[in-house]
This record gives sequence, structure tokens and C-alpha cells, in this order.
Amino acid sequence: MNTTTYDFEAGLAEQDESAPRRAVLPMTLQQLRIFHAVANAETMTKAAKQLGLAQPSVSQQLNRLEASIGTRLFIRRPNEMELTEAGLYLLPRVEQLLRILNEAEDGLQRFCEGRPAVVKLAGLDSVLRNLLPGAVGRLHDCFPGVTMDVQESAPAEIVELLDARRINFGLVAGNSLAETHEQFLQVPIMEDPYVLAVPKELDLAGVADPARELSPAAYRTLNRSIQFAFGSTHTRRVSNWYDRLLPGHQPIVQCRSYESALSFVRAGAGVCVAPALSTIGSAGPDAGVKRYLIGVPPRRIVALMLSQHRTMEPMATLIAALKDVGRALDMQTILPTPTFLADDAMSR
DNA sequence: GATGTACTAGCCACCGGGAC
DNA sequence: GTCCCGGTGGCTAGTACATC
Repeated sequence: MNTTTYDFEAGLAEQDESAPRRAVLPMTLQQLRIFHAVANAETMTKAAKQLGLAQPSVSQQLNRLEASIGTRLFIRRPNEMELTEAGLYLLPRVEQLLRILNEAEDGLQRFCEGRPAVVKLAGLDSVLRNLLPGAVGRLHDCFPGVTMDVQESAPAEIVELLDARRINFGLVAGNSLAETHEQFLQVPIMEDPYVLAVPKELDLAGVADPARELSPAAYRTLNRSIQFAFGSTHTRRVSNWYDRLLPGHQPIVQCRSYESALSFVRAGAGVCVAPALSTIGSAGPDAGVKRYLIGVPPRRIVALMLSQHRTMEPMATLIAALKDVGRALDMQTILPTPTFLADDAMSR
């Protein structure tokens, strides 16, 4: 059995030096996809993860591509793959090629009657949990043959999946995305208001001066904050809110998920600021907490996608259905802003 | 149509180098 | 020392093609 390793120098040597330089091996579409992924991911390991391949396969294919071209496309450095001049020349042309190919693949789907299409999407857990179930029924009414491939992912991972064309769109918080992701279209789905989640025993209705009107125990609970360690603009925004509105507060827990933060609130350990969608459990609004509307600007939920998918079915129907579900979502259990926070909410 | 051969894609195990 | 990275060797599975 032969092996598949390719000797780059030997590959170059196969070329007749006296003849005009030409490729000795065919350049394949898969190799160009791998080149594109490595150029964007900056390491072979990240690119391999995005492509769903093993890193050695990526290494081999890249070597073959370079051998077929007759020059290096990357300068290999520890934890960094830097494009050479040839790589810089090739990258925009490969991007154009892959864009045309993706458009052709998408366009051809309409001719595949009788064959079930698959809508692939990734999104934040709270968004998928609350919006998707209601939208899927409508999608299936319009397109009975369509199935869905859904995965829960963090925003950075969703962008990587979109970059690698492994999902059709992602459901994320638009205001958490970096400006570098502007190559994707953001279709607004809904606005998710921030709420102050407090233990159900803590009644803030009509409270104008918590220090005077709440019992000492309730006041202590209000001033114990459960915060998030996302390191994002959200973290800073919420931290500023605590400092401004509850200057005597003390952070007692740093959490990595809204679910764990709410479990602390439910147990009476303190309060937390979170998007309303994240406070709705699988069985509906959490019975163990009260939710008060606050003045933090809402989380903007968007469908992140390639522009050519915007009007393409069945994505267009699914996005319209998601918007309808977002509009109809029951936010009635969110209580009005407490009096002592009202001035801040109005000034936003 | 069945079989054998050559080739390709991709995996696992492992190695060496660099960063922390 | 540990972890992460890119690279290599050996292997399996799948496919294309030629031959019988």
C-alpha cells in the first residue's frame, strides 16, 4: 500500500526547469478550500477544526497544493501561518471562486425536488430554546421536505462556522459582534430586554429608597450581585450599571453561564442582570425568580448570514417565522422598572 | 459482472519545536 | 514540565480503471 505523503522539494523537482513553469499535479477545489480556511484561521489546527478534518490532512493537502503550484503559499511560524506574496495573490481569487461556487450550490437546491433540503444553523442557547420551536412548525408547513440541523454555539464559534460555510446562518446578539464580522449580513429578529432577576421573595414594586424601605436581609440580598466573566462589552455595561444604580453592591459570584447565575438567584444568594430570554427556562418563565425591567440597552438578536441567503428559501420563511415568534413571545411576566431604578431607565 | 491494481483522502500515533 | 502546533509514517476505506 502506498502512502500519501508528498515531498514538496521532490514535487518541485518533477518540473522541467527548461520548460515554462506549470502545475505537475492538478489543483483541487478541496485544496483551495483548505488554503482559504488556513488563511482565515491563521493556524492549521483551527482550520482543520472548522473544516471537520484532522490536522495532518490539512497539512498534506496544503503541501500538495503548494507543490502543484510550485511555490510556498505560507511561511510556517510557531502558532502562525503567514501568507507569502503568492498566497496574498491567490487568496482574493480563491475567495471569489468559493463565493461563486457557494452561490451555484445554493441556486441549484431549488432544482432538487423530492430531495429533503437541510437548513443548518447555530445559535445561542437561550435564543434557540425560545424562538426556534415556534418557528419550526411554520417552516415545516411551507416546506414539508425540509429538515433542520441545529447546534448550540458561542458567538465566536458561530462566526467560525459561517466563515467555513458549515451553517446557513447563526442566531446571535448583534451588539456582541466585532466590527471585523461585517462581511456577514445581520437581519434583525427581535430586541431582548435586560432584566434584574431577583429571588421571588424580594419584592421591589414601588420601592423608591431600598435602604429605608427594604428589610436589612432583603437589602443585603439586593446588594449581592452575581456577575458574568465573559470579558465582553456586555460585562462592562452591566458592571457600570451596578456601580451606578447599586453603589453599595458587592459581587459575590462570577459565572460563565446565565443558567448557573439564575440558580444562585433562585437560591436567594443575590441578584443578577441578564437578558430576558436567558431567564426563561424550558418550562416557561422561571418560577423561582422575579424579573424587573431595567434601563440597560436591549440585546439585539440578529440572524447572521451571507447576503445571498437573505431572500433564499427556505431560509427567508424561517427568518420571517423567527421574527413572528419573537414578537409574540410572552414577556408579560417581566415586572415594571422599580421606582428607585426608574430615572435611570427613562434617561437611556 | 467479478476481480485486481493503483491511487486518493483521511485517520491515528508519534515526533520535534516553541511558548508559557 | 506542560501544552499547543505543524509535520511524518503507516494504515484503512473508498473509488476509478483495466483485465478477465
